[in-house]
Amino acid sequence: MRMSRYFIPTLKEIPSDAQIASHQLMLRAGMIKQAASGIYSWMPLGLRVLQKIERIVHEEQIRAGHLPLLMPTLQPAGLWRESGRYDDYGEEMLRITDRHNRDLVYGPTNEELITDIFRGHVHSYRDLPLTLYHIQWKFRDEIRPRYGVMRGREFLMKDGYNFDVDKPSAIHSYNRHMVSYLRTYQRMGLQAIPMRADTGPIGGSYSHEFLVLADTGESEVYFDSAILDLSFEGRGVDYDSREECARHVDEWTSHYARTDETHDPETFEHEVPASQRRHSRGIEVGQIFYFATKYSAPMGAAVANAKGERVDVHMGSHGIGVSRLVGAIIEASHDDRGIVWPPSVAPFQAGIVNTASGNPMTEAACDRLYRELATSGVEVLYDDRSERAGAKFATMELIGLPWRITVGPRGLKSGQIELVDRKSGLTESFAPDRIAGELRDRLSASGLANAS
RNA sequence: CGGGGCGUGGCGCAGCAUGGUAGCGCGGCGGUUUUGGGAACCGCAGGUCGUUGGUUCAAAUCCAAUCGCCCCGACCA
Repeated sequence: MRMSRYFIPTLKEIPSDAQIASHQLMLRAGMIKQAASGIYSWMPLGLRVLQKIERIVHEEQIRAGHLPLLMPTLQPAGLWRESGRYDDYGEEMLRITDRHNRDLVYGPTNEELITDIFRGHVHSYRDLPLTLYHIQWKFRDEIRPRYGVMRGREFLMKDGYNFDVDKPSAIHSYNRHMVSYLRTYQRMGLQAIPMRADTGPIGGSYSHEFLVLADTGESEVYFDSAILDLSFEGRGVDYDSREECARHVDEWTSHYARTDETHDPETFEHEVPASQRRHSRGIEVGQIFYFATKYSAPMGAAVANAKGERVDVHMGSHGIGVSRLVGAIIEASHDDRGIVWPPSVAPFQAGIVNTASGNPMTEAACDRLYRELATSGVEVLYDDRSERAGAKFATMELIGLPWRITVGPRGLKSGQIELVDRKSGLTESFAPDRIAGELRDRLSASGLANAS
């Protein structure tokens, strides 16, 4: 992409409405524009990141054997009356009336709709286990939206629902989700810690939240620092193996880690040595629930078991805040110059900066490099504007692309083009005919195989 | 919903006390000179001062209502 043909309305000054780094940076980098309180337009650059995250979530869900579908944003109120939540959910649920005076709700979540789909088509234990999920916009009329996309009213969420014949298989679904979530966050360069959590209005018997540690997080968290040493890097998983999934879950839940909702100071002090006790803040980027027959019983979602008896299915639900993750990743990865994208979610992998616009030699070198990278599948943003070098550097650093290729007349004369690592600031020089290859090597080293 | 703050060009702000020509910086457009860390100069464009009503010869400024946005709190992916 040539920047002169793209649309990145950056801001030099910090918009006065933004309080936290991620919100400020998303506005300054031209990723989002507020339309109303808690409601945002996603500009081209922001959308690219959102879609990268979405794709990783899809890939990991599908890997775990879960099936994507797409349910509507508007839902009939009748289903919510049936489950009893039409009144229970409260003011947070946006209620709409259509021209025929029918009551609709803009879905804040989808337990009712998915249960309705299930009960209409699944009648036997032979069809189980089944996990359906989708990534769809939600609306929750929050009392006080804030922090940009971190607490919007409209937000993109992956929500999934598992249906199992009995509790042990529902627990396996729960474990499978925990593992798939750990893998998902790992791929985005995030450390998200599963913490025992309250079940809230979704209800149920148990639940974990996934938290990214950050000073600007809205949750207070208490945990054993030993959990910080765990990593899913490079682990393969057999999702069909109950034992293996349970083993991973045990490993990740054996250390004390709770939000303030479930925190118990006595247990904390009893279980965790003083030197390992941590108290900080965190951003909730996902949550998983097992709620047994809470929805299936009142809504009549039952199957025949192996003995021919009709039993209510055991369900769970699971959510990942896709749009919130954009903010959470920035909170976890930025510096005083701007965003530092983990390569897997960066809007472009690399940027090309011509430091001398109008110079035929550097322009020719940039054009050649741009074409070479683009045709070999590297997502590259070429800053071909006639700005001065300093302005281009500042823009590149603000929008946070992992690699910057700097082409200047001085270097070119001595046969050198620079490759700069956004995160470390490390600069290396290579011959013009080697630079694309060097970049591709680095991209594949960070697991981005589309570069080859 | 309770408490606080703010609405003036795309962004950041001044002007309002004491009514009388709407201003500054950034950004944008054109030109000249520049060109490795958000360039300098010259010129230009862009604002019903959130909205409605009132007071007044005259309202960005005073009064009232209303809408919107932000912050603190209770709630939440």
